[in-house]
Amino acid sequence: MPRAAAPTPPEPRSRDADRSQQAILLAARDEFAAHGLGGARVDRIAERAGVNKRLIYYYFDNKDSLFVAVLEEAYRQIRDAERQLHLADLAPADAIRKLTEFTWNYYLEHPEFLTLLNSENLHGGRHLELSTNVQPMNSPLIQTLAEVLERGRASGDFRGGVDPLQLYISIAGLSYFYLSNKHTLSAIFGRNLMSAKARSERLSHICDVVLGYVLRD
Amino acid sequence: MPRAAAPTPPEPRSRDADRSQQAILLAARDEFAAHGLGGARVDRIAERAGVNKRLIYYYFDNKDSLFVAVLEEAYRQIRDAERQLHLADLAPADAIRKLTEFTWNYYLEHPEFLTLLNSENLHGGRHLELSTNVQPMNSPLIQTLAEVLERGRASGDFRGGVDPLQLYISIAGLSYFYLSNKHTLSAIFGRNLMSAKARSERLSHICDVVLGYVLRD
Amino acid sequence: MPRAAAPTPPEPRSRDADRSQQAILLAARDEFAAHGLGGARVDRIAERAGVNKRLIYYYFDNKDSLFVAVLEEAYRQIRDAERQLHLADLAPADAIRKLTEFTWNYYLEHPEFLTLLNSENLHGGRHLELSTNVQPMNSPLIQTLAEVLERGRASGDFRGGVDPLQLYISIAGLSYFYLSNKHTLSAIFGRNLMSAKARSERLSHICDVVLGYVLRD
Amino acid sequence: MPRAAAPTPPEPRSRDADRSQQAILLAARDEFAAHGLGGARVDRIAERAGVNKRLIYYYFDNKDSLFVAVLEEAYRQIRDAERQLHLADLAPADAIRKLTEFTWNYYLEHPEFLTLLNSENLHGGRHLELSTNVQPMNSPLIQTLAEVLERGRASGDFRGGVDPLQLYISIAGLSYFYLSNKHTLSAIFGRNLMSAKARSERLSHICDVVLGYVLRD
DNA sequence: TATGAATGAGAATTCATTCAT
DNA sequence: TATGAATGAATTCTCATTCAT
Repeated sequence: MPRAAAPTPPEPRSRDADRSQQAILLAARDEFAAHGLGGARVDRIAERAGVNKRLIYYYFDNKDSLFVAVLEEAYRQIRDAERQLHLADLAPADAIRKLTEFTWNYYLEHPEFLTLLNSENLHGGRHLELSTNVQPMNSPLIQTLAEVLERGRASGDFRGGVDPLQLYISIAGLSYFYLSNKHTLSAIFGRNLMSAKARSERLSHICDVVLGYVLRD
Repeated sequence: MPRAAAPTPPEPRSRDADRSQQAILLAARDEFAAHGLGGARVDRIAERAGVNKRLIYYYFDNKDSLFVAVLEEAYRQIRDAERQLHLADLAPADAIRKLTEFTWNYYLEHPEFLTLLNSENLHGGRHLELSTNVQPMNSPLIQTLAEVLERGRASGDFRGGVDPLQLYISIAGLSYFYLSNKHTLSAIFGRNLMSAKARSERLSHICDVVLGYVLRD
Repeated sequence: MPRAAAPTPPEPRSRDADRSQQAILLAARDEFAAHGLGGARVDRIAERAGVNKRLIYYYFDNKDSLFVAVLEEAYRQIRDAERQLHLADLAPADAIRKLTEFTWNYYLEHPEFLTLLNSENLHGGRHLELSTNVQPMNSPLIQTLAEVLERGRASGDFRGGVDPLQLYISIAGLSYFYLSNKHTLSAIFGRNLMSAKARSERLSHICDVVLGYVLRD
Repeated sequence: MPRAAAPTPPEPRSRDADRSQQAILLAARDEFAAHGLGGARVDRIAERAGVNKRLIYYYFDNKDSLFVAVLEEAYRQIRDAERQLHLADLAPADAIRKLTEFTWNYYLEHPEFLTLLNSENLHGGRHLELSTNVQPMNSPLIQTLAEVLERGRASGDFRGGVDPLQLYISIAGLSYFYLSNKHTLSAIFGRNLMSAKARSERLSHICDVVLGYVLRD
């Protein structure tokens, strides 16, 4: 694993070395997103990154390890962004709405994230299983969400008995499915789902569904 | 297209021909589901189907066309099953609940359907675009759902202004994401999401979300 | 060998059978001409001929035998056409000119003949070696040419000591090379050799060369 | 294009790289000559060259590009050899005779050249069309020949109005057809055309034809 | 006379990875 | 830290031919 989660790199490395690794990681993310793990080509990653193919093996051992690194980085980024929402500082309903809108927009702007996850699931999650970095960075979100729900329940705005994990999965799923399956949905229903109007309608619908659920009647 | 939708085959064909094609189609579905379009191996499909590899090309031309045939068959089957629900004969709330439960259970029992769709979306939906068969078989479902929603609204049970397509996508998405991403979700949240208990809780949650949305307060 | 050289077919055959064989032979000739023996596809021959592929094997055993039949037919046709020239009835110089012009025009109008011969030569002539039909039909031409040359020599118009076979090969070669290699010659010399003007100049040049050789100074 | 025409290689490459490429090129030339483009087998080329098959693709991309490289090399070699004749330094008739004899001998000693050209023509010259290298190296020959013809005309030895390209094609064709079609010609005329005596007679005949044409009566 | 189904042996090409420097 | 050369094992697809009726 070339990059540790630790904030300070333990050894001073040449700028070039870092730049090469970053370039590889970015190129790999795009390639994996575009073609899936199996369809990704090491040659193309090297070309996209502008480095010699051999260097990929030097830094990342093999294709699978590179995929692990890409996945970890992807999770790190979305969780970082979620943390920036400061949900704990908002009124419960505002927090839920903000998280819902954020999720939609993040998936919309980071389609590679969806493809990456699909690829990993196609492969049974075996790469994430190898990673010890990934679980610790995801739990805080659920913790925060639990607190928001509890605040909402205490104030009488929210219904009780809501599992924060279930809710998070629902919020994610309502955006994820629409965006991840946009091609098949467009094809089978004969409607352009990605026009500005369609997107805005979808987000509005999702918020209605989510808030319709958590808010007390 | 080896199998027409027409009930009477135009020409009397050797039974073996049909059997071979069916075997190939089934084997291909499983192989595509297990490994995605790119990861699927024609050799393995032949082996699974118990036919000579050459025969696959004889009947289906190439891997992509075979994938199209598999996709079409998959859509045909889920839409057939949905039609068997006879939603038009149920009270609106029952109809929505039944569709929601059906969707969950169908995805649960047909994990290959999810993988197939993910694969197709990874490839930009280009196979479905080629198919003229697929759109006509999907519209009736949305039509039926629209009628159910209208009945519910007329009786005062349902809120108005619900787009049936949005609702269908939400019903699907709430199940799809959980099941399709079960490996990554389990890994990042450290919870077994596929135990009997977890599955039952998820279905219950989904129904709450969906009905919480459509039912009038 | 399905068709004997004999003018009357020994056994009365169904018209359909003959038609199928003829169709196969024609289609095969075009396919072999277009792609060479190795590049020709039995499937395409069947398709071109509008018959079932299996029928080709029924009538012609295998691809090589079919090629032999096509070759024999091709030689039969050019020798037939040459016989129609009635060179023996012409003044020697006229006969030589007529044969030269005929050869050019025949090659021009039957490019498939050239390709067929090239293919056979690529394969070391092994198909013609198997054929007993082909030698007897070629000798008369040389015999006729010998007589023309002798008449010309006797009349004092022609130089003596001309080998009719050498002359025939020269007459053929002057046209053959230009037409058979038209693509490479056009490419390497950057000139369109097949325009009406270019063709007419070539024929004129060839006649000059041939007659410049045989005619006495 | 693995080998540039430039005399100094731009980057110092491992000697093995050059050796591998040369070995592939030679082996490919022989294989293409023996079996034509379509009949040539990449496996056999690798074997003949003593390199891993994959290396062929590493250096030459695909079979067609390899064929282009072989063709270019073949033209380069014959044109190089022709330049060594120094026709400009000879008396016109000697120059014509020398070129004629050279052409015969070159074709005799390089039968692969004939087969290569036949293959390229079978494929409509599409490989040469892609090559920008080939036309410039062929024009000088025609230029030289034009000068010889003009010198001959000026001295009164040669007839006027001779197109150097036509003459070159005739010189080539008189040898080419005999040698390229030796198998069919032997078969249909029942004569061994490749005995020492036959070869010598042919060359003598060709010289008579060519000189009989250019020399003034 | 005719045909749809089926096949074994190969064909070009691809790909992740390692070697050697 | 970086790179060009090299490879073994696959992978999709092709093709002449035969089977069975």
